[in-house]
Amino acid sequence: MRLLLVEDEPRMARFIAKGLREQAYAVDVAADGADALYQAAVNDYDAIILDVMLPVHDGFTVCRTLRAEGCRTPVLLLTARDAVADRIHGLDLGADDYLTKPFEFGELLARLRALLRRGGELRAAKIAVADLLLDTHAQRVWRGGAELSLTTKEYALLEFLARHEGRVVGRAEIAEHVWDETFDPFSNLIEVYINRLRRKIDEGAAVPLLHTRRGAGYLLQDLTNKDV
Amino acid sequence: MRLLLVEDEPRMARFIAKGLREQAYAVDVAADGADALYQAAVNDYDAIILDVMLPVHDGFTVCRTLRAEGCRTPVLLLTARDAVADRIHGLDLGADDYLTKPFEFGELLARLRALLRRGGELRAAKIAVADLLLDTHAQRVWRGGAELSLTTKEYALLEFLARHEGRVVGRAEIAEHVWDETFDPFSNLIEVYINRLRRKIDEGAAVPLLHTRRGAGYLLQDLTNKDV
DNA sequence: TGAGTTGTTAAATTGCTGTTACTTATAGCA
DNA sequence: TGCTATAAGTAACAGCAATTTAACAACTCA
Repeated sequence: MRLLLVEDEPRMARFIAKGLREQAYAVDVAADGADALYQAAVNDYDAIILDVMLPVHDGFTVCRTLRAEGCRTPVLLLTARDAVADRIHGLDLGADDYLTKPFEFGELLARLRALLRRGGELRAAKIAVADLLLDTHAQRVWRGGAELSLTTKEYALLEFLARHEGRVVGRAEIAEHVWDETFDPFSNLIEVYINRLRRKIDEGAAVPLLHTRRGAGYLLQDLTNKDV
Repeated sequence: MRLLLVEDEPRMARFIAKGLREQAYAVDVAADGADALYQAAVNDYDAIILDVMLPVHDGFTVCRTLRAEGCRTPVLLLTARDAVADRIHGLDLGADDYLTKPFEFGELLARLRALLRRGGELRAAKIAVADLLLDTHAQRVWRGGAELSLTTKEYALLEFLARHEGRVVGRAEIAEHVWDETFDPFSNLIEVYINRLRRKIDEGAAVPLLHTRRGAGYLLQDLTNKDV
């Protein structure tokens, strides 16, 4: 589990980071809002712990910006004591939980665990791409109402493509997320699976959804639909 | 955008280079420090990706030497995992960012994009020139709302011109940043590609955007629009 | 054992890249 | 003004790398 801690006060940052690392979390620390946004953009964290009092951008701004950019990583807000307005404000802006300073470290851990547990649910359980529907919990797929029967790997590949609807995803990215490190980047396994997926998804359908961008990768989307 | 990848392990080098080329980067590969320094001296790269573990000179030496010679090209350092001292050392020596191995390819791309933007805003993923729109993450292009289908090279050339909107860019510059070391300066390949691009971008459009400046190069801009 | 899944190999196919040969446009100059 | 040299544009094509496809081998799990 990888966390981003956003806290400008060095003593406090060190203290929290140390405690979290003892719990086997991988912790990155950002000292201000700009750095926090950069780190969050560049890394895929499982949760972000965000102090409200920050130089450059305050915690609220950071939180709002993250959500505006489509980041769904759970955010735990650290607010000043008694600042009830802060808490409400924070939750409004897309934070998932808050903790008032000073807090007990055990409580931070407890809330963090809850957040991480719930984190899975924040990720959309259902994904729709045109008339293709994925249920990520049940790992079931429908196209135009009819259920398709996919193997585990086929499903994993499809879910990855669906999570990046409308983006051309390269083979390197696919290999990394759908296969493990034993994947041989010079085999054509990805092509083989794309082929298998196409037959199940697009064969006989009115519109194809899975498109090839020669030299770049693959793209899942209904390209006949203008308003995207 | 042209990159120099410095990595001695052949499998890793090919894997990374392939992934980068999928993102329309022109990539040269150097297998050791001496070669890296030579390549960097001869060519004008937009960024250098530098593995720390190298035969001949290690990555730190290469980085320090580059900076000592006045090279300001952004450097992304690939360090071993948990080698905290390495990171600090690297940033001291003038590297601009680092990534610990093993890394996720998406993270490499994200950091690279940030590096190439050089202090600009973090997510300038879209570039607009009049009614021409490029989405650099998705690698897709629209003119006046309709999507165009460009090949990887066509896209790379267009992105380069778009990044220099309103500036006349010379052939040498284009060759240097859109093609790699295998480019033959006596061929008319650039003219050929400009021609292909024109057909896709400007054919049938009300205003042409891609203009020739005889003896100088090419220019991408809406010249009918006064306030530029 | 047998059905289903995953991964490998190889052949067929597609269409991108870069070359060549040629035409057209432009600027300089007589 | 017209000639000429040079720069730029166009068309056609060959080679080749990327992708698709089919067939099969290896493995897994009941």
